[in-house]
Amino acid sequence: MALKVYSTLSGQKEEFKPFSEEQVTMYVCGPTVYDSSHIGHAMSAVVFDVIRRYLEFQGYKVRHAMNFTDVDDKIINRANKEEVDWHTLTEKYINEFLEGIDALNVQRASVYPRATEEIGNIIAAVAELVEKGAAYPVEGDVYYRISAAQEYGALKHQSLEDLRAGERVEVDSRKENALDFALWKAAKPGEPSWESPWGLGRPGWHIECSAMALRHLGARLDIHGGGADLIFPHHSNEIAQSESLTGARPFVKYWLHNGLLQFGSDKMSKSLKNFVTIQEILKMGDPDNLRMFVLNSVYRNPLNYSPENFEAAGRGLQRLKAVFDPTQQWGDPTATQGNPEANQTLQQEIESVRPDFIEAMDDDFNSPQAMACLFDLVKEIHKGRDAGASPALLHLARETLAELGGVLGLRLKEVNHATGPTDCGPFINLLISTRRELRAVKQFALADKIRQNLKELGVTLEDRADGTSWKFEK
RNA sequence: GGCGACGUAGCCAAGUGGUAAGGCAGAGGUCUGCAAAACCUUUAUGCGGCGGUUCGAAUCCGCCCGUCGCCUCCA
Repeated sequence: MALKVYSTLSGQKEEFKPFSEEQVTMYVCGPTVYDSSHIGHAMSAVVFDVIRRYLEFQGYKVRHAMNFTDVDDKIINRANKEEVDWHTLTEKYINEFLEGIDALNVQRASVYPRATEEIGNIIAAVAELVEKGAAYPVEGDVYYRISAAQEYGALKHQSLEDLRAGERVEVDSRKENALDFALWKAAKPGEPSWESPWGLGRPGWHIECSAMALRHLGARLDIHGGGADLIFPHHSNEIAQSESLTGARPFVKYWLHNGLLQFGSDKMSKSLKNFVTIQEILKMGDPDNLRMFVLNSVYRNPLNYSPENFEAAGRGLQRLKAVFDPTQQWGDPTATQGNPEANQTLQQEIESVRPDFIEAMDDDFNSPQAMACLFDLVKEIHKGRDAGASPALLHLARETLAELGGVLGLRLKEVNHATGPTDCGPFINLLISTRRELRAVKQFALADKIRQNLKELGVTLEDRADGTSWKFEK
């Protein structure tokens, strides 16, 4: 049993063996902060959060860096359009993004470097590439010389000839090769810029990641992640420039790419304006709903967002969380008395669920398979309760569920109050006790009316043998 | 046009050679005053189509159809 991960570079699942057994380094490309981040960005953050959590569960220490691209054309344009300072704009969207992923229970990265805070390193990197002959300056711009790269198309599994074949972009005639890309861009009047050996300018998009990864994680990374749309050109360029810079190959041991979130017939994208923001999805209810939605399919495949699919995932989440409904009685967790058969069945499930879960996750983080393990456990917990399994065993089973769910970042024990106010409990309890008295004297019409009216207010009552529970429900 | 993926039930979605996980929705039942929840039973002789390889294919090969991504800023 060993963890296998699918690397885009090799195109197959490989046994996971980090450079160091002590610490895994993981660099994940973050957003360009010119607008609110959408749930596609959140999906990527959740995917790599699950990967990180699983590595930590397996005993690795993970050093995790996620960058913010905080200077580029779109940021400049947006700032001009809104007549705000570009720095104010990026600060706003960085904070919004961090608030969003906090709410989604994404663990904070070890470090969040920003392009504009790494200018010195970036200039040094570009200068070194020029010195080594892997880059050339042209009128204040600096381009990477693609001919200096080894196996340039390897990540995309495409030859240089094929890459050139479909070239539809207008080629800058000053470039030696159409595929050469900008490391440094000369500033136009009014743009944010920094002094450099080539005059005032700013970094190109790709070099920032190489410089930041090198500084914060070292010359070689275990894992480099991002959305599948970054494979080319961004990550291909990163490989080229990083390897030219450090001479260390491969730059990255495992390239992990998440499939893109589809919305309708296209990928969700800021430029296509067909997106749902993280903040919008958080308003829809339980923040773990999005995580559940993401976990429901393998991370490498595209995921199609629709309100219906999203809600279906939410109902599955409710099923898991119902096991931790605080209004239900599970008995004294130290009581070991119970029906022997029920105990044996539940005991077996508790013993088998963990290895099954690990086997699923070891197979390139197969979260749907892992979720199936959790649902099986839920089923056995309910069965065990109905069949009279001991409270101690039920407690152990529930703790196992919470723990394994936690490995995936699900907060199963947390009661979600997002859909209702938190201070109306005493009033609802008063209505419940009144209703109990009505039911005792068989005034069912009135009792049902109370239940129905509460339901319309978003409060669901459930009558059980041991009393009535309530919860917020949309 | 080139390259890379994908197409599994009403919906979402695992499964890469040995006879179709799981979730949502639906149906019947148990429980309940009723409802909900939970539990039980049930819902693909078939995995886009047509051929081929094999004792055996959703899984391998070929062709076709359809969808998506990348080739341009993108998680």
